[in-house]
Amino acid sequence: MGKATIGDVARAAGVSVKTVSRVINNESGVKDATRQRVAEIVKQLDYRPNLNARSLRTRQSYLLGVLFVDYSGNFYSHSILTGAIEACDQAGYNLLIRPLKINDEGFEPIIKQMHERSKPDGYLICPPLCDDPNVISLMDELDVPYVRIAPLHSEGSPYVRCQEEAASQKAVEHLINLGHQRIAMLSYLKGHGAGAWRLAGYKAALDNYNIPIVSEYIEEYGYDEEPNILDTVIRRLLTKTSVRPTAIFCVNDTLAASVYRIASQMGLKIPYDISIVGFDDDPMVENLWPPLTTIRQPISTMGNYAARMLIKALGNKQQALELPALDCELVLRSSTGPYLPD
Amino acid sequence: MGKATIGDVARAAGVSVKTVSRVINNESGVKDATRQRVAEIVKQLDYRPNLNARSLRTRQSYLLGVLFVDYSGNFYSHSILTGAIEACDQAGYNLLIRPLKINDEGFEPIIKQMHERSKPDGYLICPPLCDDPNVISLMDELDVPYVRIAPLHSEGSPYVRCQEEAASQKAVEHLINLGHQRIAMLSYLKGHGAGAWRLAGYKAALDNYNIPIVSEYIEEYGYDEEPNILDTVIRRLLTKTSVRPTAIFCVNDTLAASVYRIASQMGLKIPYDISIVGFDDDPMVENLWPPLTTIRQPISTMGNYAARMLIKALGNKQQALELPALDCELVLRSSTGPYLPD
DNA sequence: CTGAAAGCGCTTACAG
DNA sequence: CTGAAAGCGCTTACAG
Repeated sequence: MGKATIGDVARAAGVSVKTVSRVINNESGVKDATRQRVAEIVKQLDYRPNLNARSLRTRQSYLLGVLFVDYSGNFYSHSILTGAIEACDQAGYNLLIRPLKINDEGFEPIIKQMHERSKPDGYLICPPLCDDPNVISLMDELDVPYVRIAPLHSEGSPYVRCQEEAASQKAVEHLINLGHQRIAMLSYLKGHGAGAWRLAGYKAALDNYNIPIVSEYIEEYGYDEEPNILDTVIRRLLTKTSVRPTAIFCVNDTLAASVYRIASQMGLKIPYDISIVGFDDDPMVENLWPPLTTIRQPISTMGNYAARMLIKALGNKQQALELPALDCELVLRSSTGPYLPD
Repeated sequence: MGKATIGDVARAAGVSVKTVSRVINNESGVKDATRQRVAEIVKQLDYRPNLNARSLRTRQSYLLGVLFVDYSGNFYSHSILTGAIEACDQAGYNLLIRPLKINDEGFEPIIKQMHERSKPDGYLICPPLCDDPNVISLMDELDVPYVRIAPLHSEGSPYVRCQEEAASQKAVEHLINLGHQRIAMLSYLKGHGAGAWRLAGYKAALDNYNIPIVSEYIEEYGYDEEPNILDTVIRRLLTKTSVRPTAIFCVNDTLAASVYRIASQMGLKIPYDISIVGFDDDPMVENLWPPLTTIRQPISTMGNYAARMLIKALGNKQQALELPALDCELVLRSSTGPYLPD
């Protein structure tokens, strides 16, 4: 079992190995009757092509590399992997993961080493690496195809992206419809697609309802900032008397959790004193009380689609690629409530 | 670059391909002078052996499979991967990950399919799969070596494990030293190594200090239980007047987070009314206030060590394997405080 | 529509 | 200590 070679199949079917090769690779130019007979024998002998022999000859590795930053407990990259693996399974590819630790020499040497050893046929690049100019120029230098996931910049190689802006707008409009007017936006994804789109959605919602955009309600920081600056910022925001925002849209759930923590320290009740919306539906929100209203992205679908795009670009005769709808979903829970005048 | 073959090296060095092969595989029986000359040329031409050709001939895939259950945001498996990848990199192996979704047909068909396609030389099996009799008997049927990570049962194949019991004991003794006597243990890892060892450590600490083990302070459930039974249990525990425990050792941080939530709902202050210890130092504890005292396992070290054990068992001439100390660390933060009489 | 031959880049088995 | 030959299981390039 699993030990038959292409020669065994050829012999059993009474054809040449080349004909068997044509059948298993779905090449044209085989009589239907022959094709069926061979297919029958393949099944009967439980024949599976030896991928190493195939790779040796075709000079393809049938390997896809996935590049992502190794945050601990990163459910985003993890979900990308899950979706990508499914696509790889279907197409006969394997996935080579490469969690990159932040270090002084940069990511390039590690990627290079991986590439020279295993020669993946293409790469999937997760955020924020997909916007790292060093990583991108290395890819181009290596002359290997790649698909970016949720990049800030559209120009360049193919990418996959979902409707984060529309979803953010919807979330903020949900707050507006609850009667809120003083709505703050808390962000620390400056320079990332996520930060930009979510902020744009926030502004679009306010614009749409003719609510003025107040710059002191918008807090935006980069990853490089001190983590505890966030606490200060949140505290400052929640302390503003009379003009205190009555709702906060957080760029992600981690930030929303910080707001929960500080609100609790300050004795503010969610959603009575303040409504909160997050982004991601990170599994850790299960620990938050009251349950967090947030936005869920189709992350594994993006991973799946990105892998399929890549495989298609590699020219392997796959079936047609129908685009899935990459919509985000507003998950209404209990951290948002009607505006209550003081 | 990266395009030289073993033949190119042989020609440049004025030896046969077989001699080059001997050098790159560290085989004995080559004159030192020859070995050095060949090594020089290898470096000069930036020669890297073609892994597919090697695999085709040796019938090894140089692939290690990692089996784990696809919880979303599972930082444990993720850490195992990180450590295992490092070991694989050093030994020239690649890692094939297989996150398994819980489904009706069981995991076997998926593992089987993966195995027949990619033929990993061995497997790393994460908990709780390493204690799943179906998975284990499939491995034996497939006749492929595997290393288990933190299995409940020692008998059988090789495994890696760290000192969870000792760490748990230390954590509970920390509570005892703070003056606590009524210490509860909250577990829902029944049937898993983790649940067993952590409970054993709890009991050992009490025994050690001659504190009677009170069964109504020990709550233990399986994964299959309703998740909200936990809320009921925690609430019941915290409601016991006069005999209410003053400290709770939680089998993991997720459970500790639930205790935080319910304590907050009940108006109990941590650590004044109740001290809490978790287990895992899950990144999500950053969202908990006050900061959680917990136990950190050397997870990625376990992954690294497991991979090295496996590679060694595969008989590839690797350097000797020195056992790292697999100790856990008690991380003292602010959720534990001195016993305060009512 | 089908097949015989060559060859991908290594290692195995053997000879010297 | 070193090497010539065969072969792993496929696909490519070509012929018919």
